[in-house]
Amino acid sequence: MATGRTHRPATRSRGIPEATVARLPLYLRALTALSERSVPTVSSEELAAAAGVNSAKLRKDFSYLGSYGTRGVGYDVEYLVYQISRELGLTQDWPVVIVGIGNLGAALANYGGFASRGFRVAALIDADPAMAGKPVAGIPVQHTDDLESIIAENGVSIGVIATPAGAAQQVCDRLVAAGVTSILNFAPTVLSVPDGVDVRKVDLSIELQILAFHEQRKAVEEAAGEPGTVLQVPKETGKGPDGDVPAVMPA
Amino acid sequence: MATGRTHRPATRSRGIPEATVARLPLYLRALTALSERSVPTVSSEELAAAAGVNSAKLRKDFSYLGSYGTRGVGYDVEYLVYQISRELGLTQDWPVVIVGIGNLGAALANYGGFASRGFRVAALIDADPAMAGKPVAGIPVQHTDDLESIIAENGVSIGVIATPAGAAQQVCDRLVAAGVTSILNFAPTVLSVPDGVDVRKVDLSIELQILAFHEQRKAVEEAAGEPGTVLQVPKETGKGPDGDVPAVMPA
DNA sequence: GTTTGTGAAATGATTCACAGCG
DNA sequence: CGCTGTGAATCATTTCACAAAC
Repeated sequence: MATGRTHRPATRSRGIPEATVARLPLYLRALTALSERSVPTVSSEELAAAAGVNSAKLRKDFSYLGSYGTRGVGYDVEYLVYQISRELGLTQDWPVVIVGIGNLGAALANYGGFASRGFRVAALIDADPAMAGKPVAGIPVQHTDDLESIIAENGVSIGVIATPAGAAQQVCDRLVAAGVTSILNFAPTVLSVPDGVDVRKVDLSIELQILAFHEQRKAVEEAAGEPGTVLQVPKETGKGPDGDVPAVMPA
Repeated sequence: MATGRTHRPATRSRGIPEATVARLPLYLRALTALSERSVPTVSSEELAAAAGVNSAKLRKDFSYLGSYGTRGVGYDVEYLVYQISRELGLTQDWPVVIVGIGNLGAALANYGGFASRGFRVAALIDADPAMAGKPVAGIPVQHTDDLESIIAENGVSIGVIATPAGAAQQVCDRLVAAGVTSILNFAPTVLSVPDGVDVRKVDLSIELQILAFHEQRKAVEEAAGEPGTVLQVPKETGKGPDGDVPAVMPA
């Protein structure tokens, strides 16, 4: 496996906590909805409910951005929309490339949410020569051979990887070498990148596994009657060779 | 907006921290790869590198599961694969339904990672009558009208929502009423669910916005020379009506 | 000698609760 | 009065560092 760091430990970014940054898009979405309904102001309580967080957290989050509210009144919707957009860097145009135009890549290319907030699909790239030239979501697919020039010509700094796992690291390396410094990875692999490059990953299978964990726990709790009860789940606490361990076992 | 809680505050689940649960699938993936290469044992250092975390974190994580390692040696790969699988509930079969068979839903249906780990796509559901009967990924699409009976007949407890945002809450309500207790939501909306139902969300646009934030910050740092320097970013600290605020402004 | 498992320390995030402003 | 903004308290997570186990 390649060396190099992965998932830089969070840019300490002028002091806005990473957890807050991750919620700003949520607030922005709720605010945009209010804005479309021409709601002029909103209280932390209302906005928090719309964003699915509690109001103390929301106010603390906003306090990192500055004092944008009015005591006794709330927040001006339009003004907050602008401030958060600017904080997130959405007041500028971000050309992105999507690499790997299979089912998922095509879905991403067609996803409206991209275009809506400063993101522009600048190019679609695939390794299959048969795909070259074929339009997906109105954009002609280009071949991987031209990856470097496509990045350079479009001034792309954000890349989306939707290739099979086996190709992801190689694609990642080429993207980074070509100047991409932020990567959204849909391939189920850990990507190694040099310092200064941000990677975020979206892994469907991981999300399902986390749900399965909680689902299983619910089933166990239910079977035991009282939810919250600390009960004896079948689980070896040592490496004892007996018990309910099946075929697969240690030496 | 509907009342009700969203994103239950983390099932305190027999004491395994939520952050640890979220990493177990990562370890499992790395271990599976080792297993396929017939590697018998692995040290915390090696496994951590493969999973993209540091070894102290990995050891602490494993300590919540029990003592599955051997000092001076490391962990038995096969044994750990089994223990983590069981902890995550992957030793049982989880039938899932996918609702909303557009581009994304189809991509999910075709996604191999589902089947590989205990998850089985039990049904595809869409509101478009024209889709009904058409096979996607070899599975015939069924109409939303039959949602409740499909859930019941297949014993489904995990649902995936890939509908447009406008339909998501309604679909969610029906899934929950029909007995689904875990939901993976791809629609860009906050879902309201009763207590006891888990929701995880995947939002492409949010991920991109987080990347844009860091990307912007890099650009600013670079322009200022020294990375890490606390420099003056254009940013009002008060609500002063002058400055670089454009058209959109507070009253 | 090597590598785990884990208390203790450090860091980070959330929640409380209320002073202060409009 | 109502609602924001924020210190202080609480809770969670990560990291350190080392004794114990092999």
